[in-house]
Amino acid sequence: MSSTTQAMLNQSLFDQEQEMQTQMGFLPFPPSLSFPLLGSCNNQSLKSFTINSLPHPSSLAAHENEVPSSTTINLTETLLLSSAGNIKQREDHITSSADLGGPQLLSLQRSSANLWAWGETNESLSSKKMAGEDHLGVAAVKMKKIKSRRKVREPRFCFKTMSDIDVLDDGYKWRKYGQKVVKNTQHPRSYYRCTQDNCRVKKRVERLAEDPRMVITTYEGRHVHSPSHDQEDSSQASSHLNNFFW
DNA sequence: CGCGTTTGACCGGCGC
DNA sequence: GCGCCGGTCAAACGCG
Repeated sequence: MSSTTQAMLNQSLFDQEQEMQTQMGFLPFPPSLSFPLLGSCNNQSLKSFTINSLPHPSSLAAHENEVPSSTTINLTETLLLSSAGNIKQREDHITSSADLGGPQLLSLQRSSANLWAWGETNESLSSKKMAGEDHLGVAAVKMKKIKSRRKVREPRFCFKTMSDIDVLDDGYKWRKYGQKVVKNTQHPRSYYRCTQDNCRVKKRVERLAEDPRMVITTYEGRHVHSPSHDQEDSSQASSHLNNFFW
């Protein structure tokens, strides 16, 4: 790729990031769409990678019946990532990506069905619902708050990596709060919450049915703190992570 | 004893 | 309305 082309691409990426930030209030990925360092597990190191292209934001303004936009991107790491997809969509795109050449490829996918995962999208909806709760008793309101909290989806992204261990060391401390065997899978899905006070970030970990060597990790929400200090040796990344708390 | 995991029960969303 | 399913809760348990 020539330097001119690279420069144009960089400018394009910058423009797209600006537009996404405007539309969503924040970027679903860190600036320049580089993946934050997540730490390492044994010899499996999850390093930053650069996305060479991404779907233009205009293609993200989908209507309900539209086919989700999908862009397949070469990676510098053998990781596969999708953002904010629900499980079915994620599985669909993973299947299609595998057809296109396996873990060397990365897919980004967004559709209107995914928009709810980007925080602000449902804000007007949830605020309307909250407005009608005046008549409810305390217990009901409390329960309602719990339910509504569930409805407000945090930004999510997931990635796939090949690893013997399920829980990759990403610098944060997690507490397992559930495990579930989901339909049509042999491997249980584990649910983790960040142990930090006031941090509601969650992650799900499961193994791919088609290839048990692959671990799918889905993060939901944004950390309100830095990674644990006992992971300080991953210094190069900490400044990056401090900015985005993914 | 404190913290993390396990696991069955429960709940809400969704499709039919 | 009903049943299925994914996600969460919380008591019991294990471990250092």
